[in-house]
Amino acid sequence: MAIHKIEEFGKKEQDLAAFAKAMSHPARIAILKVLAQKNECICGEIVEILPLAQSTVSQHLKALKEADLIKGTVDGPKSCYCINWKAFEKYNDAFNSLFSKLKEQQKKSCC
Amino acid sequence: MAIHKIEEFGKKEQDLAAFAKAMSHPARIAILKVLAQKNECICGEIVEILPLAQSTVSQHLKALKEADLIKGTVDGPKSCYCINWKAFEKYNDAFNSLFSKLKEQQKKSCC
DNA sequence: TTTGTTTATCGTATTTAAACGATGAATATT
DNA sequence: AATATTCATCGTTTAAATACGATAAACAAA
Repeated sequence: MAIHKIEEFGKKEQDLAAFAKAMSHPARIAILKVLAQKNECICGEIVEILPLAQSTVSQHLKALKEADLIKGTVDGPKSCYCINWKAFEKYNDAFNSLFSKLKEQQKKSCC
Repeated sequence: MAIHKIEEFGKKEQDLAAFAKAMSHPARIAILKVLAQKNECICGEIVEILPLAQSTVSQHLKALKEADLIKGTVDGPKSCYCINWKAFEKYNDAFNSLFSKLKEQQKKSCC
């Protein structure tokens, strides 16, 4: 039995859903806020701020990186992260364009 | 061991994350598109369009309803759904305001 | 060279999500 | 009254997400 049917939807829906999924945990939103505030940041600093273990923060960073929302560079034994503004802006635009597209088709609410 | 620590983050992060989570599956995005296009719609029509079983679509509708993104009214044996534009707009605004707040703090990218 | 820091990854446990079929409740239809 | 339609919910299965501790790799520092 094929449990997940994500691949049966359009690429636009898939991409937007993937972006939304990356934003779907408060820890990851908090990480983005820290990165924006500090401009760039190593993992350890984030661990000090968030109420999570180091390995958990590292996992969230990985998720954000795989979603292309942040970039990471190694700096000796440390890892420096920062927001990938280009990609972030792209996704935010796509999100807004979905919203305005939906509203275009709105005539009146039924209930 | 407390597995989920969502409650340890701020309410804004939690609300935004909940909204993002509702948008984090292509089926739910597709449902919103259908609802916007048809303005209002019964469950059965959505089932005909999506490549999912009736019970699965019903689950997704429930998730969207719990996230306050859609409203549902019973119409005999049928269930009529439509987008909750007010709430949707509110969340979209919150999302944009997070984005612009993040960008405000951006000085230059590190990598 | 030995020791300490930093962090990604592995292993594990638990929870949540995703999908389906089956069923029952509510309402139409005949 | 009997039958059909519609859909939410239940039960179940499988997969993914969340969290942690432990560990190993990479590098710095002593």
